[in-house]
Amino acid sequence: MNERGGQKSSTEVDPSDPQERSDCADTSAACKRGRPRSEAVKENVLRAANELLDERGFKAMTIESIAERAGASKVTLYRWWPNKAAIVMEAFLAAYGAKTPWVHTDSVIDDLRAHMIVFVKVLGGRPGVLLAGLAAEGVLDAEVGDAFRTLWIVPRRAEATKSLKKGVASGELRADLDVEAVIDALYGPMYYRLLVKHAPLTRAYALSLWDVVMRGIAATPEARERAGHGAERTPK
Amino acid sequence: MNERGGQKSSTEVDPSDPQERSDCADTSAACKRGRPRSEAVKENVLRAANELLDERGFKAMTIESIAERAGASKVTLYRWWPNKAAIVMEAFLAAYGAKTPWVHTDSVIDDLRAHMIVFVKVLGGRPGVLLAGLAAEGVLDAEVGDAFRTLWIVPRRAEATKSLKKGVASGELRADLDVEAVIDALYGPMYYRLLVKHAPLTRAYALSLWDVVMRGIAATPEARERAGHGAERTPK
Amino acid sequence: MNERGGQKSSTEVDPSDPQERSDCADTSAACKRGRPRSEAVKENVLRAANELLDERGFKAMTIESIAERAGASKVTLYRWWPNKAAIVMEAFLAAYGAKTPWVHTDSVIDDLRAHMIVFVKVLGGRPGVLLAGLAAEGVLDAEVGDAFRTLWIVPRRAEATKSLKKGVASGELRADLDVEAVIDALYGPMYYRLLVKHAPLTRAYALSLWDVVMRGIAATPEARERAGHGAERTPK
Amino acid sequence: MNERGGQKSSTEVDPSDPQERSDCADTSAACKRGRPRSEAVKENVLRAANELLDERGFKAMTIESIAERAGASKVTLYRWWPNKAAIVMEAFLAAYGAKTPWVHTDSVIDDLRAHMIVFVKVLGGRPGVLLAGLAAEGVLDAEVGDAFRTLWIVPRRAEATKSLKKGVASGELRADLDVEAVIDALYGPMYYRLLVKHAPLTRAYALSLWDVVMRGIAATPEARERAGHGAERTPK
DNA sequence: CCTTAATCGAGACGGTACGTCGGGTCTTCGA
DNA sequence: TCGAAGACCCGACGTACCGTCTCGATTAAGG
Repeated sequence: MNERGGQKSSTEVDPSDPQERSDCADTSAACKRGRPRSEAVKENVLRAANELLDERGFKAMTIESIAERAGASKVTLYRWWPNKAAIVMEAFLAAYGAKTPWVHTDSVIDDLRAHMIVFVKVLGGRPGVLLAGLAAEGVLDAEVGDAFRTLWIVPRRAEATKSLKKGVASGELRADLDVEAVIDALYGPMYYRLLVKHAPLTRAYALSLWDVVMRGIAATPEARERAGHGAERTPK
Repeated sequence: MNERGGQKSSTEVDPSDPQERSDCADTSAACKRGRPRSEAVKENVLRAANELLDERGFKAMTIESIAERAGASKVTLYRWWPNKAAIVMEAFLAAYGAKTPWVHTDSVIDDLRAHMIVFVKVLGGRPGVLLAGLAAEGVLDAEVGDAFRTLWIVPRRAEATKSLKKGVASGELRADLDVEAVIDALYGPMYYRLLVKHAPLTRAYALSLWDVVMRGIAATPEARERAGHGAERTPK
Repeated sequence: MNERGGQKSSTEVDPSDPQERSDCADTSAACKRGRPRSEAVKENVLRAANELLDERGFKAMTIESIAERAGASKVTLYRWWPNKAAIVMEAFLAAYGAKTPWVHTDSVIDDLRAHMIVFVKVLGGRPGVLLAGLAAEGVLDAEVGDAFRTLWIVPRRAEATKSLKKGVASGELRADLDVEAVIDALYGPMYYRLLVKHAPLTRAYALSLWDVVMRGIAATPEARERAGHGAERTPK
Repeated sequence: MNERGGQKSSTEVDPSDPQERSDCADTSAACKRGRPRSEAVKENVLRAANELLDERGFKAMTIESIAERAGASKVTLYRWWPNKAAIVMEAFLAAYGAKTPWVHTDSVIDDLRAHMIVFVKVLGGRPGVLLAGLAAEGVLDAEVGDAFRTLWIVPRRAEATKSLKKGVASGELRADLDVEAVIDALYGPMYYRLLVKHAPLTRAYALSLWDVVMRGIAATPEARERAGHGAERTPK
């Protein structure tokens, strides 16, 4: 996300360093007339947002407070982000965007299981809190909802689709799967607990879900049988 | 916020207490002091809230506008409801609290199927819009979340639990079910689409979910087989 | 506003009539059936008003707080007093209505001196605080102003007029006096300090005023001379 | 209340500081950060306040209505003035701050007479109405009272003190004057009528007061005599 | 005794204004 | 150019009192 990271970190080491302007001495072409955009601002904003998110939560955190904490002006925030959800989204993706990978072995059923375990762990931690705020805000504000789907939901579903189709192709899964519905059957209950908070997001929960769904979509009795014992195979 | 609000809303929205006005008959004389609460106000407020919900949506609707539309004062609203979500909740329950019934035949699998069909239809309509707002607000505001779970989520899950346990007892469903997880597997994906809005809530979707889950939890191959054809049995 | 307010206050001006209950014995038609007014309520209200006046001051004291403190309902207060100033007025008159008497010796100049001394002492104490609140409220609210003038200002000025006219008649004071202006010259500066609070209301202040005015209005050089030493004659 | 308000109003209403905008010329660079205060807003607010004062009077005029009339936001008002009295005070001083000048001829007694005539005319007109509201509010609210004394009462009394001391020095007035009390004897009765409204503020009234007081403070019989005829010398 | 009428408490109610918060926008200066 | 400071309008917040309006309960005089 930040292509100037190297030059950045030298600044960041000492945040109290006042002569940020010596940039132009070493880099030359990039340094045009006028004050260059400060990357430090972005970092300060994201850092401030993260802090406030933890201190006050999504709703109580305001653009105003972020700006103050970051030592930035509100105008600057509005220049780079359309609303507070966008800031949180960026902070979230920067920190956790790569935390829910798919592994691709020769058993799709196992891959799904591994993913579920990772995913429930992510949702159960701090990223889950941010995600819940973003999802909720996305319900109340269409623009935020679009961003949330585009940047978070869709990419992950695409991976899942790929995996499930591979499983169908390999005969591991039933041929008549409603792929979309199956993805929803896997992810849906996780978000349900994340948002409604009627019960905790545990590893056991993820495995129970995986168990039920695998029994329902595995093509062969053997695969079904394997799934049926999944919850017990790996103690929490 | 308003200490009476919580107690109030939980009392007033409870659909199982039809004779709310007869408080004073059984309780002591002290309860009849002062001017009694005007029922007309309550009705006006709920009607106004419903109108504004449709006109502007959950987020854009304000306490102020409800009061104005209802011809009531803000203080009166704050006297009876702790926040706007509580008003919406009460309006919602009054209108749709009994719209997702459970039928209890001798086949639990069929009962679940019937419920899923009814439920997806409710979520796909106006009640779904209100529910989404309430759920989202519940994520952002703990007090609202409590009310949402207590008044909406829990009662429905209790019914589902009863049904599933009956199925287990009758041998129709597998004996080693994780009942809570199965309920989540059924409801979760519905709320997931309701809130994330990545795809529509159709009858076919409900049946696909039911199909997957039933295959995973039915005890006998025959039952599993029945489920496997469920989606096709009833054209949309 | 409240047509009974006027009638009320005229009654209340005379605090020395405790047996209001015996109305029906002498009067006839006016005394109807029904529950008689509770004197206890009146006492509670006046006591509560006095307490709150001391605790919070005139502005911060509200009808609501008086009612609560008195254990009375707001309606009861509004039934008997048109506004909070009327309550304070009644409480004030009951406590201090007779605290600024005129003595009538054979020297009007001495009488004025004695009155000034008494008056400045009253204004400088708790009654002064109440009086200031009443006067200020009377400026901002015409109805209160009327009551203040009628019940407090006018009676005292009438006494003063009587005294001054006597002085003129006896030849002690100049014959061409503008009596009204002289009364204003005596009372005015006292209220000025009471309201503007730029300096304290001391006995010395009262004597200084008396000194200046007496020199200006005494008929004979001897009288003038007597006044000229008045401030010193009685050490503070 | 608003810590800037106090400092502000005392700065801005000082009529002896015409070049308020050139602050930054002499002070440091730090003062010019941010958008400068809009003078137009100030003007609009004061104009609106004046209009509403005439239309509704001091008590019925609200901050809200001023803001609306001025096309300003309430926050902006609260930023610059601590309360409505401060706004009225500023509006008042802007319009009438210089309307009660002191002339200094070689006769202090004549100067006082001239001032009394001017002053009673001011009090009897629109400025008197505003002054009454400010004074009354100052009684009920200590902060307002402070401002009223500091910005209005004290400066005028300082002039009067100067004049009286000159008269004493020149031998025109008695040497043993209690200067403060004499000032109170002159101003007090005017404010008394202004606030209590028991009689009108006429030129004749001012002259009567002047007459009485001058007789009391003039040093020589001749001066006393002059004063004694003052009321007749200048027909109203 | 038993109306009948007034008073009292409690407290709901519509209203107006309060003083504050945050959202976006804009204006100026300095880098 | 960009960015910080901060003024500005706007809309809503939740609260405080106002003055009015039911209620049930209480209290006497008069029938």
